[in-house]
Amino acid sequence: MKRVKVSNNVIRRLPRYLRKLDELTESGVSRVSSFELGKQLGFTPSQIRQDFSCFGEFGQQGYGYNVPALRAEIASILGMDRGFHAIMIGVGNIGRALTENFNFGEWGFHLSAAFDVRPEIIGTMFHEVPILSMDVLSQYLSEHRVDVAVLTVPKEAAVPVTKMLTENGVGAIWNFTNVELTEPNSQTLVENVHFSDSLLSLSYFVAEREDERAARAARAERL
Amino acid sequence: MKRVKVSNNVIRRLPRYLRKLDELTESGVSRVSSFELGKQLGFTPSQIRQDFSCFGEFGQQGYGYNVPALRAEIASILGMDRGFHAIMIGVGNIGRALTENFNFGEWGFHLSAAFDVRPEIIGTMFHEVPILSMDVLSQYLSEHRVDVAVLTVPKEAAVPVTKMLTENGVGAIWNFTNVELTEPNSQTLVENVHFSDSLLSLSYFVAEREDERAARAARAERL
DNA sequence: TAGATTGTTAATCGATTAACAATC
DNA sequence: TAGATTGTTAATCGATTAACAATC
Repeated sequence: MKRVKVSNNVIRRLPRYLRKLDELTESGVSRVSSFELGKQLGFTPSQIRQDFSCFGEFGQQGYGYNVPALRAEIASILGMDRGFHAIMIGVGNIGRALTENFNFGEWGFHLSAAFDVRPEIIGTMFHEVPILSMDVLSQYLSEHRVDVAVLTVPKEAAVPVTKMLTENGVGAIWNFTNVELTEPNSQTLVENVHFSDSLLSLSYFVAEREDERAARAARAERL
Repeated sequence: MKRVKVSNNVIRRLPRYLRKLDELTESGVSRVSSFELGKQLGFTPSQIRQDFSCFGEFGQQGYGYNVPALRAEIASILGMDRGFHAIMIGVGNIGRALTENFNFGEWGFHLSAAFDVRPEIIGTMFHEVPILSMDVLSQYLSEHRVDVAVLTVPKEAAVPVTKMLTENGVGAIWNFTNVELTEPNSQTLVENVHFSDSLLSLSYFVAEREDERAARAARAERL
């Protein structure tokens, strides 16, 4: 697989391609052109062909793309076939919701263990995931492969826990706390799920539309 | 406030400015230059000044920006002072986690009610939010202002519930289901929180780094 | 073969960065 | 006043779109 430097925008579109291809597979569609795919995703055919061409030649002239084959290519590009291992830090509401509802396996991940500080849940299993004490975390990290740590701890714990994780060799954090962990110098990969950023963007668009409607109404009034 | 067409990239940066300004306020910093703000956020000073200039003139030559004043401007641009009302559809794990942990009020929203189909929770309160039956949703919508619906229903319910919401005048959806709701023709604003997209992006970068390390190791081997 | 559609090169468009006059 | 830093215009850079030869 080519590994030229691929722009962030392209990478963020890959999961959307994957999802659409799964949808097509479900509907029994086995062949798709960049034109049709573009129509369904709101992208131009050009963009789609450019995106794919970063990674190889997956189509066939005059035919288009084979849906399952393309799906497999993208899954592989995303690393879904590498058997990445994840652990979860913090088994509060968000942690439990993720464990119950988010199918890590579907996306190529194995959630091997969860860690918490509350004695009453330490040693129990939650949806086939053992809950261990934070005290044994560094030992666990020295004995097991951990590719990603899912950070679902309370706000206050975010920074110290991150420090501890990076010091013990964890190279990637999926951050659900509303704390900015990304440090300019750090080698650690951080992917943020900032609920508030998402809601505030939506809020902006709602406000914008409200203003537009008010302006239209004011214009109509003047007539 | 100016309302020229502002690019999506700018809008997505606004919440990050807000968060950083809150952080500065907490640290007692009351004045900041585009240079310093840029250093802390990893943006260029130029970009920051360009971004703000979409909405007005918030700084002062030779001085910089007043932190609380700038914070207030951005909050207002994002619509945080409009008292938007939200309702939640689906009080499962994700819904409960959001209600318990996400402070809607902090971001200018009021979560007025939640809706579910399970009789055992209908009529109860959850963290000061009344849980009502889905049967009374359309009536509720006709009687109350609802700016945003938080969609935390099971996958299967996502599309029919969305249809019902839009038909009853809900103009914006904060979508936590892993279903693509955005329809090209629709007027409805949809903001997606796609956990899987986020994890898969991270997965890509982890895989990329793994490959780079392997390549380095292979080169070292050959020497 | 003719029609369709790719992969890729070139053209366009938009976003980021640099530069600088204005001014606090 | 001198130094600092803005807001904005111009230059650069990168991403998207268009075009088209290659070819299934």
